[in-house]
Amino acid sequence: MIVKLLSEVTRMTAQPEADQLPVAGIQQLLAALQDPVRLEMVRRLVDAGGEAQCKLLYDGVGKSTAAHHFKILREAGITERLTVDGTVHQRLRAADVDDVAPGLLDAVVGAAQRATD
Amino acid sequence: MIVKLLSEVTRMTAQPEADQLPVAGIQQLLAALQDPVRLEMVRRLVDAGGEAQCKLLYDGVGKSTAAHHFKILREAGITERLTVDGTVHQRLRAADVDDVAPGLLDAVVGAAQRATD
DNA sequence: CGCCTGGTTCGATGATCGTCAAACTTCTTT
DNA sequence: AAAGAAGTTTGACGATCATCGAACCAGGCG
Repeated sequence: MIVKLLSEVTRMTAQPEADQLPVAGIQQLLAALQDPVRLEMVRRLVDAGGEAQCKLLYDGVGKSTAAHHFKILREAGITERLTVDGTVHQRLRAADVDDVAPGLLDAVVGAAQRATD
Repeated sequence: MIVKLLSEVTRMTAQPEADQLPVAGIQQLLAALQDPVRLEMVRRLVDAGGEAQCKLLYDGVGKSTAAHHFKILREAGITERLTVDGTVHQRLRAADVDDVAPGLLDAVVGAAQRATD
């Protein structure tokens, strides 16, 4: 539900961004969300309203490892990199993912959120 | 939607089965569904109405590999092994999974189904 | 300018995972 | 009883993956 609302908001405010790579298939989406570190990143992104500074999205791993995970999330089409105020941010492409796998982000993040409470 | 209805049916007809291992966390569920062979197994299980003979659930891999994947699905709590007419069957624990991760199976299988059409 | 913060890229390493063949069990069938 | 079909287990091999440190590339600020 949270993600669904997020999808609407981001659909409204999304910059064109023109040519960004398409969201990957369900296979690759699941592979991307399967990792604990990456799932936490996505969970925090939802918590933050769909967009956040990289630094705030991880804990317990080095920044080179974090950059590696960001890349995988981006290549799966789950997030995109954008620059706000000169600092790099990650944005959750909730609406795009929902087009390929309706309800997936909601189910996954919801379960993760409940497991974190 | 298909899975949701399936959950209801299986909830009705499920044998007690008493002490079966609990469904794993979202992490392990995603890890189990991430593999192409296993996702296809689950997809075919849904197609078959929630229960099928092992043999009908895979193609292109040896039966030892298939047995390995069945084990992983079982350990994640996604399926259970039951014997019908003397032959081993795999049953999708749709309702149990839906308790831990509501909507997950629907989203994943739905996307997989659409990608297979 | 020089320094620090925030991210990325590039090997390298260690662990995990998917795959197979072979041996074994059980049930069915002839 | 013998033969076959269906699944599982084990051990081994190759590939993929997560992690790290180090070097590198921006901006922002002293």
